[in-house]
Amino acid sequence: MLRLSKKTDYALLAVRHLAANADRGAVSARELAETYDIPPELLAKVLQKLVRGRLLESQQGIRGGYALARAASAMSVADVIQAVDGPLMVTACSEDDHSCDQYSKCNIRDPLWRIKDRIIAALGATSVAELAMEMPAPLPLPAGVLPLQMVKRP
Amino acid sequence: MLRLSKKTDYALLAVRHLAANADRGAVSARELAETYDIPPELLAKVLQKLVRGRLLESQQGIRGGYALARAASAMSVADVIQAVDGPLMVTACSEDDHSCDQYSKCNIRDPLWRIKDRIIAALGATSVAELAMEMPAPLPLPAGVLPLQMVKRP
DNA sequence: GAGATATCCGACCGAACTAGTCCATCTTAG
DNA sequence: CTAAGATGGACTAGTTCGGTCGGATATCTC
Repeated sequence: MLRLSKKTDYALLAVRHLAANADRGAVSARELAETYDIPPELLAKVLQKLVRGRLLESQQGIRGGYALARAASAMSVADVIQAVDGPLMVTACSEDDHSCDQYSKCNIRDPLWRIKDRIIAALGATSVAELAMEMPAPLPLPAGVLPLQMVKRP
Repeated sequence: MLRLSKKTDYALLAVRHLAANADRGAVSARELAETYDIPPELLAKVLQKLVRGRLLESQQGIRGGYALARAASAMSVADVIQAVDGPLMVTACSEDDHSCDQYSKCNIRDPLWRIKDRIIAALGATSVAELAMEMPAPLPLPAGVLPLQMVKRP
């Protein structure tokens, strides 16, 4: 029923968070996972895919973490989905992949491909920056308060 | 990755076929299954869902079969998908269903719901009649030739 | 240099869903 | 009555998805 995968949900939450907190530098996977109640290892996998998709940049080491690889306004929801879940397709077949038992007899391909293009357009029209604009930043961080990563944990 | 289910594919093929052959009266599930190489029992289930969704009308008994319940132009691709796969949703949550671990902390709901509306609009804008127009009918049936269901099989 | 804190990467597991099958029943034309 | 058709439920095999585990590597702090 056309549902987005959970990994995509997590990816969008994370990317939105990074966009809203771009000024704070790298954000660790652990902080993201705790903020949104996501299994840390699973989120880590998603973030790695986003790195491989050139949407995020990672920094290893003790103060490492993730940050957007480019401006949030130049990153669409479609980009995030494709980085996590692979190329988004509505039908089993595509221009180059004809692996479908009904391919030769199928006569609904073309209209469905047109629909797919419209869906991709809808997903491409919304940028991550728009997601981040939607609500106030979840951690307003009043002036003078150290960012989370500087605070000693018990 | 936003893929349509196979059942939906079959439903669209069937509905398109019925629209293109509306003048021939009821078409049996077997004929549809053979025409498009679909497992008959599976197609039967899909057709039943379409009947329950008031998109098709069925006639039982020998010489029975399926026909569109209303004009093909008044039946959208979205209607077919929803009848087969249930209400189409992009996110796990909706206006009434908040069953999602991240619901309280989620801040990407609203933009995603807007995207969902645009997808539904894209699916709703294409009618079954347009699908049927796309190509010549798969069985042109030259004048004088009896329809398939009248032909004796060996 | 040592240790702590990160990312990175591959293998693995269980649950859920999907596609497909089988079978038994009911309905109707001939 | 019988054959052809729809209807409906239970069942299975395969795949995907969400989640977990263990270890390797990089880098900062002390």
